[in-house]
Amino acid sequence: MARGSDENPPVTGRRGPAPTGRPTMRDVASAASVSVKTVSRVVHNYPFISDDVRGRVQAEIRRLGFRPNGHAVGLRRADRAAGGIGVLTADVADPFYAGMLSAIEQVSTARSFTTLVASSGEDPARERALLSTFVERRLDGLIVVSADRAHDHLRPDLDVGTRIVFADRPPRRLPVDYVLAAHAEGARQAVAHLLAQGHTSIAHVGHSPAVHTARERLRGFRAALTDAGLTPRAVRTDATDAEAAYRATAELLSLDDAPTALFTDNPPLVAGVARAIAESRAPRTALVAFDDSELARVLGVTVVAQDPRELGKRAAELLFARLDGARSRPRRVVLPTTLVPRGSGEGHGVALRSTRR
Amino acid sequence: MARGSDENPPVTGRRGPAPTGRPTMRDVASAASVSVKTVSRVVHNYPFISDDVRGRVQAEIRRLGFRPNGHAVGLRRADRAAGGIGVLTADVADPFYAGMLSAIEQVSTARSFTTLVASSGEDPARERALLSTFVERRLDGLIVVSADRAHDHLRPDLDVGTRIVFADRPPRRLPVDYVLAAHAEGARQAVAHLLAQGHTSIAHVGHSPAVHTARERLRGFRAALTDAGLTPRAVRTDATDAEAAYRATAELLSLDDAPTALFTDNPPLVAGVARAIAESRAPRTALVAFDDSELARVLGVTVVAQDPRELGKRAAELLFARLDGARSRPRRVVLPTTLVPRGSGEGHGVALRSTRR
DNA sequence: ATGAAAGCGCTAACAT
DNA sequence: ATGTTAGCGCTTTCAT
Repeated sequence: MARGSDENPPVTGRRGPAPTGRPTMRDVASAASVSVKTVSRVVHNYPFISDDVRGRVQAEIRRLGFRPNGHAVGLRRADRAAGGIGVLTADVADPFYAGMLSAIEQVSTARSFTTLVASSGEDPARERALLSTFVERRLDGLIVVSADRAHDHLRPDLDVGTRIVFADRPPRRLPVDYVLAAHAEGARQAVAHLLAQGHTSIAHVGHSPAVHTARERLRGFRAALTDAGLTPRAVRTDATDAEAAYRATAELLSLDDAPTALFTDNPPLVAGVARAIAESRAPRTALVAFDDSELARVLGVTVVAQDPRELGKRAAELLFARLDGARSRPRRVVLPTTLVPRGSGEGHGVALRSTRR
Repeated sequence: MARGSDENPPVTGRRGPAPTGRPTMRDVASAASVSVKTVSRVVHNYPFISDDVRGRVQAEIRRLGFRPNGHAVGLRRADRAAGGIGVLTADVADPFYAGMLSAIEQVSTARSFTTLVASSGEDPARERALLSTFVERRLDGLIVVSADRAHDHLRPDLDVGTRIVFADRPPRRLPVDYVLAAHAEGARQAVAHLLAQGHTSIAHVGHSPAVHTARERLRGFRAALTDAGLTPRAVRTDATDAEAAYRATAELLSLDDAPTALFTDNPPLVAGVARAIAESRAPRTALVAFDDSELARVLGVTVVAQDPRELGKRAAELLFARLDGARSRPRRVVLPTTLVPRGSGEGHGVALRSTRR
């Protein structure tokens, strides 16, 4: 029963090399003079294999550079094949989503799942197309930061077993788990902080309320003022970027009854608002911003912070709990925000030279 | 030849529902009373199909929520199936790599390829494991920011057709395309800028030269000084983080013959170095840093900048050129760096309040 | 314009 | 301890 190493034809499979040029299990099997199944067993560390056979097979695997074909595995093992999850955000380059993604990837990799990413750029059509490719790739689960207003199109996929978790923004008409920060409550926190400093004239410089998060923050802002018996007057929702925020703030501060405090709802706006304050006749105007950023840290801007990594971690955990078989009805996780006083909200102004932009 | 919609059993395939619970092409075929191949043709917009058949098939596809199985497609189509590329970086949360990733994803999505990501955390073993899963998933190409010192293990995969491009750091003993910034040249640029301001005592506060980029930057720093007839004396390579950089800088600046200018090689270090300068007896000590950052912009730190998006874009373009069949020998692309004067390198100091950390 | 059969590379269900 | 037989869901010949 001696098995000479020249008992078999060199390396090539039967009809020339495989289409991909890659050796298959069959190539390994015939090179090692065993059956395909045995190779499969060696690959999967099945214990009851003779050392002789295992050795020969492993040698051939190495020599031929064999790598299991994930497609074949995924096709055959409908159960819990080589797992993968997809993450869809607005923009992976945004530090907030980058942090979230990093935390997700960490959880995912720890479970030996691969992580796919895609950015919608806030375009609903693009989002749907990208989610389609995720589904076609038969990913086990999806984490979605949606720019869409309806999610019914995901219903069929959900019904047949694709696990889906929403993050940062809630699903619409889709019974899935989701996790988001307490945006409205965070805004209240910010206003409460300013009220406690004695401010009664507080303005809002923010994004258009088309986005869920901006809407919620504005809602919290208004509610906090109303609850305090004040009337929310100065509200700007046209600050789409730092430059617009600069103009809006400059206008607010040049009014006769200029506000003594500002609340702004987005990191990119902070640069503009801070500059406008520094250049105004009231450089000590108080400022509290939503979401932390490098800029806010450096400028000493008081913020209401959410934790992007925590958001990602919790979303991933919800997802994997479902993949592990959790059957409860959809869960809603709301993460608390943290007020971080740095000076700008306590009347110390911002640490910005007014001459430099 | 009337085809009643009740001519076939409801929906289920032959032996109960498919393992995944997902409808297959066969389910659609039998529901629409056509062959599997016809469904395939409809899915792929094959033109010569009667409107009647196309309509029936599309209706069933929608009704059943059919989605092609990417694994089956990938298995059968060895050519260029639903394409995908993998990106391995040290850390997707790092703004530099996040920007690079975003640019890659943009190119990739434009070509209808999906993008997988993974972070090695600078751990070579982890990097190899992650690259293995990429290969097993039969991705068409890989973009790698490697933390490894040898890449021979990728040789077999390269030989059988996996396209690989290195970014930010060069490959070792692997004939692949790569793109990186002119780190050494960039450091020379920084030193030249300081020399031009009349400085002759320039120190370096940097990372350990274990990483390629840090080593190159240090090399450029030394070469620039030597070429100018100066002797590089004050070189600290123990600044692993902002705190260490703070201490190193503070020590340098308290020397009797303290340097009048500093070059630092990493964004995270800037905060520490800037603070040490601001708190020193020479708050106008000149500073030039490598790599741009939000912090540098705000503090007015002069930097030698590379463009992470350009890095990603070029890497992706090199990769797709190979996927399109380019056969030239390995290309090396070196991206120029840009000196951005902001004041700290021109004797205006940094815009940091020494009282705030 | 449509269909039947074969098979991609692997694993699951039985063998022995 | 090892091998045989099917077949995952699709695309690819080759028919008609």
